[in-house]
Amino acid sequence: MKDIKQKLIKLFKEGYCTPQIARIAKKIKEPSTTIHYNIKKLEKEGAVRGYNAVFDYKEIGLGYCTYLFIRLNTENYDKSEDIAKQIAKYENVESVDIVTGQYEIIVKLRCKDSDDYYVFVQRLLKKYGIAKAFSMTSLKQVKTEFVNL
Amino acid sequence: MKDIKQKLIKLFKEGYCTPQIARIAKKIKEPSTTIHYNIKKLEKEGAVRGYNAVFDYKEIGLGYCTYLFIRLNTENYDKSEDIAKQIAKYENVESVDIVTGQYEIIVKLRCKDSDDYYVFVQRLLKKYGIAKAFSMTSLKQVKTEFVNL
DNA sequence: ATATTTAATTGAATAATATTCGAAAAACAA
DNA sequence: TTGTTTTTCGAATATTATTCAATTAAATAT
Repeated sequence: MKDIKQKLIKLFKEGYCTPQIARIAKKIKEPSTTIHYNIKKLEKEGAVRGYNAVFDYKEIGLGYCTYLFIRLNTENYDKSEDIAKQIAKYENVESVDIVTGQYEIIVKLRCKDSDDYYVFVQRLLKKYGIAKAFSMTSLKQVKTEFVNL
Repeated sequence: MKDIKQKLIKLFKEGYCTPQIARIAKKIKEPSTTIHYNIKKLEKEGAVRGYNAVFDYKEIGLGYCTYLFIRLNTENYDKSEDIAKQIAKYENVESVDIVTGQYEIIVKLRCKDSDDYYVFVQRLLKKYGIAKAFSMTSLKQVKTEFVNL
């Protein structure tokens, strides 16, 4: 047993997927070369950032999903973008947004369980100047990444 | 001009992408048939729900991104899952979660602009028994769908 | 309006890739 | 051990992506 599963999951998050040109061509009844041309154009324009897999996260040991809301200390307020980028680097972070309202940053996190989550958040709070944080835990994921579950 | 772009964007949200078996095989130095076998297994298990494109949403006219927090009326409280599923059906809804805390549902929305957003939210509030809702608008998307922007 | 340039479409040929099949090896259970 | 199921993987085939060159369409300039 080579346990290729974990390697695949990792690569699928990085990309390693590609459009199905022939299938699209059949679907919208256009020559595949035309589809090819248009897709390459979208990629060059930057409209398409990549292609990746959508998981059932429970099945890959990341069933604990939380939204974390962060308010920075006043002295770090101007560094929100830097801090957001730092947080974005962690692989269990699905998304990071700088937002309007009582909190500066919304982080969507995917962890194995609450222990895993707790360790991660404690580390974040210490590392960056975070005045206040609270979280909402997903009890049921109804839709993710435009895919209905 | 056939304006294939919009059709591609629509199809890419539904899937119409596929893993790059040969590229993965080279990357982790295993035979492509072994990779093929393992991917099909992941799909059968349901761990992989599909493959799709990740966009730079500004580039495809969906630059206005908001998180919408919904509290239901007490008489609709037991219907939260039904309502969440209804909301999930709209194509500009990226994700829907039923969560812990002061609000029952978190919706991540992608709209063209604030007008577009306003029309959508007003419709939602009327249609479902929503006691209270508030939103946070993304000023800057730092990471989405595990992709750094 | 017409010439000029640029962008988009497409078929044919080729290159690359996915898939099927069957056999062998490994893991697992009784 | 023995039989059963799962996983690996090479060879052959089927399918798909990509390149190229030519045509057409669209945009732009004169």
